[in-house]
Amino acid sequence: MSKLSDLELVALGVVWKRGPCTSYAVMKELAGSPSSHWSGSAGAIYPAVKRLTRQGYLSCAADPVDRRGRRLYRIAPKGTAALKRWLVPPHPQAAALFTYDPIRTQTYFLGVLSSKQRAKFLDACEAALREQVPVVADECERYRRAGDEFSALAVGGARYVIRARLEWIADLRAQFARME
Amino acid sequence: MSKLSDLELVALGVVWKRGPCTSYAVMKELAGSPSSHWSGSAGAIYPAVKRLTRQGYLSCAADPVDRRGRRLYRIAPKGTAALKRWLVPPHPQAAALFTYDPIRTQTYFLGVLSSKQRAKFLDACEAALREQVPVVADECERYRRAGDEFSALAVGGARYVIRARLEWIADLRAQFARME
DNA sequence: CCGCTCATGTAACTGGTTACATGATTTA
DNA sequence: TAAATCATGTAACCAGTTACATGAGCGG
Repeated sequence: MSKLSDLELVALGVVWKRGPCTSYAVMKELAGSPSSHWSGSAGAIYPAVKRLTRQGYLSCAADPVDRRGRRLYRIAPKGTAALKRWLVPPHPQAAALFTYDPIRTQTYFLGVLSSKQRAKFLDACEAALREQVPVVADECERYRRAGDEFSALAVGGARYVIRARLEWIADLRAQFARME
Repeated sequence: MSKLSDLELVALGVVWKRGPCTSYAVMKELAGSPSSHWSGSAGAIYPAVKRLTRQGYLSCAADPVDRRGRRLYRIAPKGTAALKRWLVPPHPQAAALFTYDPIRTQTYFLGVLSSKQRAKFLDACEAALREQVPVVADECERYRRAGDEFSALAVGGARYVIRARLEWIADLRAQFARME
């Protein structure tokens, strides 16, 4: 009953959501996510699914395979229980509330740039963030059409955050101008 | 001239900001950050600083040590250049714009909970986020008092994001209520 | 039949984590 | 002088990355 990693829990969640599916499907789901946090590499997913199966969180229908080489995994009762435990407070990963933001990280060190370069930095960040807006909207729409309201609402969170980061960048621009 | 990792770049930035300092100081700076992304473990920092030194990004004044066992590192010209290259567009890590948010990740799978449990999930998230507000404010104030305006502004970004996530949670609460 | 996607995996490498070990210096 | 902090590190472990290898099945 070792602690499950984030990746393992998410893989568990994907299998729960999809119903019986292959590791490949899980891999594609994660690889397709706009969040670069989930690389969805085979070298991560296949071992993770195997670990989950060995520990009884997933079960593999007809262990060898089906007619052709596919292994269909489904969530086991222990898996559903683990998923619930992950979501029901208290949340052990509550420490991760102060989320990681690469732009914020870089902002700490903007003093190394000239004010002109700093302005360019902000321009680039703003442009990149604005590009994300339709990506998020599409993703949200896709889920909604698929009838997966929870995922749609989850993606919606990214919309709030992107908007906030854009406001913050506007604020930075003003502050930097004042500093000159 | 291999690509530097985020951790290496941040370590570089910390040395640049502080001026000559020890690996220990870098470690403490990262460990003290409210962002749990930077664990600030010795096993990560010491090897990273060594790599940076070996590759010429940092220089170690009087390599052996000073009078007692301390190694004081300072940023080398190559280090400053790398720092600037990191900050000046185009940003290679622009892919990381869709930031990772553990609450969002969990939201995808909230369908596994009962509506009562879901409400509790939101309560817990909201409470945890609200706890962060003064933490961020303090951190911001600390930097401002220390005269480090850039860091203060960086931390300020977290404030925007936390506020946005709280709004999002309010939205989720409303949506969940509608779903019942 | 060619090429794409589905599907499964592995091997070498890298880098971070935990946990430990050591000793000097500072502060209560 | 005892405890805390400064300071340096290492070793075992683990998980993820990149990159490769293989083959079935399907659409044009």
